[in-house]
Amino acid sequence: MTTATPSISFFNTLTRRKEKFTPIEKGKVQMYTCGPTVYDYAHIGNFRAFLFEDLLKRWLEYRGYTVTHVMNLTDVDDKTIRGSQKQQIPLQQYTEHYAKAFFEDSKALNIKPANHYPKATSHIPEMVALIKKLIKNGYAYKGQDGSIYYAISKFKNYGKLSHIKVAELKAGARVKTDEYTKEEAQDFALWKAWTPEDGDVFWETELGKGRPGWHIECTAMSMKYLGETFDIHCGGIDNMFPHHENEIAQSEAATGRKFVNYWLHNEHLLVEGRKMAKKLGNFYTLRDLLGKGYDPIAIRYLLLSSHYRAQFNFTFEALDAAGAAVERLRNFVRRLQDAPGKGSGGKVAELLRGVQLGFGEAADDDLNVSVALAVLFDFVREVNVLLDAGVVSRSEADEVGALMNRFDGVLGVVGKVEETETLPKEAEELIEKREAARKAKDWATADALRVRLSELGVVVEDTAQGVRWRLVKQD
RNA sequence: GCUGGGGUGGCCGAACGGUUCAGGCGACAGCCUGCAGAGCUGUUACAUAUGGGUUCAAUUCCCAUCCCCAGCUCCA
Repeated sequence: MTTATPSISFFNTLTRRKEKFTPIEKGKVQMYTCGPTVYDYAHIGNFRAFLFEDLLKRWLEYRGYTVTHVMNLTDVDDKTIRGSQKQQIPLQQYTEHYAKAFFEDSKALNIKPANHYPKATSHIPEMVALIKKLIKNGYAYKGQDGSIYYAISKFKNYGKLSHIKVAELKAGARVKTDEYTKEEAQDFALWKAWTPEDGDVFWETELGKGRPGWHIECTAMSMKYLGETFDIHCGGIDNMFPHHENEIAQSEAATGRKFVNYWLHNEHLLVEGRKMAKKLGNFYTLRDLLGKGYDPIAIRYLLLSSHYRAQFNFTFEALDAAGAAVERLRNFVRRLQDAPGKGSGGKVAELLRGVQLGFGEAADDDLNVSVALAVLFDFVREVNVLLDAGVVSRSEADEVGALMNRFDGVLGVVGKVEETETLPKEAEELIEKREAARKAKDWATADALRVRLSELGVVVEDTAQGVRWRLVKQD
């Protein structure tokens, strides 16, 4: 038992400081995470964000919170419209394909599903209502092109999240294209008036014929599912400005209340030391890696094992290492099943206390997963020493196993290692034959059988408790 | 150009200014094993980009230089 109540702290982008986390409602957490734009297969950088959010949610749950998680799917924007036109299929058919792929990929990475996955196209009325409110409150105006824009000059706290001063924004290409329709260059579209390029993608609403802007969707949908003020909002660092800044402006102008208490942003991924870019040849979707034969759980472990606020350098060498690290954890859990059972005289109990404390303190500290894993691996080694000495009892091993299971509820990499897998009949017979050969000290036959088994994908290991087998993935 | 985040061993990555700079992976050696696997132990001789400075003490603070990345362009 811990003496002090554990308290989680997060680095809040809003204040640029680590803050103790206190939810609005005791024991409950409302979180919103910016989901994918379903115009293509998601790449590993996208998944770093989604895995960070998954870890965050799982840690909150480990600490006893009930988490309500909402992740949006952006299914109408320039890219999706262009993509569907290129393939000459309806927008919905186009986006559904990639939405389905996204869910498949998420499942492969063992990402826990969110409670809601609202789609932008299913929430047009909510967005229209919100925009009307913003017009009424004096924060929005109709431009000469018929689009509705948000007047950022009216929102005095604009820039509080990104710490960007509007006056210092560099005049970019955007100014040129829009200077005759917006009152100010940085004003952003809430509602985009239909243009011929949009084809058959439009909604006839009180705001006119058109489609919603990007930022308004997150505001409308987060409010619908989580309320006007909620606890946590996450996303990649690139979303901090302008997307999240604009969300704040929209929400707080509409409700007069604080939108989000804790903003958490994850840093980007580098690949082989460079930013991931198609032209550099280092751009990978999850599917690319799975196609190369990599284990999605190794990818999960790798992307999870470093701190979310630091840029992470993805390399294939590190991916192999991640696979080996996961295997080490699995072997450990497997070993526990064979604990012979004499009792360690309290040593295991002491290790259990220590690892829970150490792991918890690290994860509580802004999800310092690297330190948490270091604590865990120290624990694994020390218990392995006791297992080698044959002093771990059955019940002690069970306690260790239960804890590993709890930790894996957070990490999601070990999975079930009980032999629910079935051994092919053929392999079963080979193992029996090999045991007979070993008894007879006919090593040549035993070794030949071991080779044949491995060809069947069955690894046999001789331990003090007898022969053990496990299935390995066949390439 | 402006603003911000970084550069730690063969690789990936931790580290309230202070005992020998975590942990994982890899390599090598030893123990164990019939052999292997798993596991354990040890090693991987000066790993903190470079040059200064502050300090009794710097990976940590300050300055300069080089390099990488990001935001200012609806890309996690």
